[in-house]
Amino acid sequence: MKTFQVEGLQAQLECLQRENEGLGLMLETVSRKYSMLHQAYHRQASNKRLRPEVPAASERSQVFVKTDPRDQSLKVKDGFQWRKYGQKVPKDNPSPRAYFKCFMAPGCPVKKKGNKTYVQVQRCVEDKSYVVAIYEGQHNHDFDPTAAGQSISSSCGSPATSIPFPLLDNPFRPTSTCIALDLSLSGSDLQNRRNPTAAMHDYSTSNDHGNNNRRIEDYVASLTKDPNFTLALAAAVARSIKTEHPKPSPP
DNA sequence: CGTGTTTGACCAGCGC
DNA sequence: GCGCTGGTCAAACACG
Repeated sequence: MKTFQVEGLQAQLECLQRENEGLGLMLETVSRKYSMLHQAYHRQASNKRLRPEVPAASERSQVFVKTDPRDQSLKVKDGFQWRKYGQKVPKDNPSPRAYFKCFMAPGCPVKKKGNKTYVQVQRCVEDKSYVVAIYEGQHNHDFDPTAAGQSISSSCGSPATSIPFPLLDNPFRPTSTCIALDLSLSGSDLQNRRNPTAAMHDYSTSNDHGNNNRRIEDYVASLTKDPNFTLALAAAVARSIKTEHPKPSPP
């Protein structure tokens, strides 16, 4: 029984380590791109002043979503309903770029330029298993958590994993369309809405070892069943790496 | 038959 | 002004 539990935990750990490696790679790519963009921005800024009528960068947000590389649909299941209205093959990326409009609410998919709400999806050049979704505009309605939950699943045992991942320190600062993550939000039921760290502390400080096996089993089971845990873990890892490598503050 | 997707054409912005 | 590129439109098509 205990052996089975240990093996299960080891499998969980390996799974998380693999995810951590992937996230590290992703963050490295993002950091590299950020540095390039930052340098380019400084070069531009030193040459000429930015036009004040440039659209507000805060209206854009970028999200990395891990998918099955075999899945070519480029669909982003984030709780909103998107309708594809176009596809292009950009010059800098052989993978097609798809354009989706939100049609969840009648007034949301405003076609008027400058006030549109759409998502642009394209496979990452460095890692084809990731798609990059660029959200533009703001929704005037709530999102559907059940639709998001269908695709956002645990990385273990799922053929296609979706991890909406807001780019940290993105010069195009994420907007309200970005999915906010926090470890404190982990947990699918009332009990698990506690801070997981506190729950772990409860376990480690408890003297009732007869019930501990059961408790940790329940806890692990609840975590693996909870899609928010994977999301929160990704954010926590990103935050951790970010803390270790603080970026230069943008101008 | 209704709805969603595909895809070629068109348009606008930008750099030269 | 011209050409290139990205974004959008809309007719054709596919599918349930």
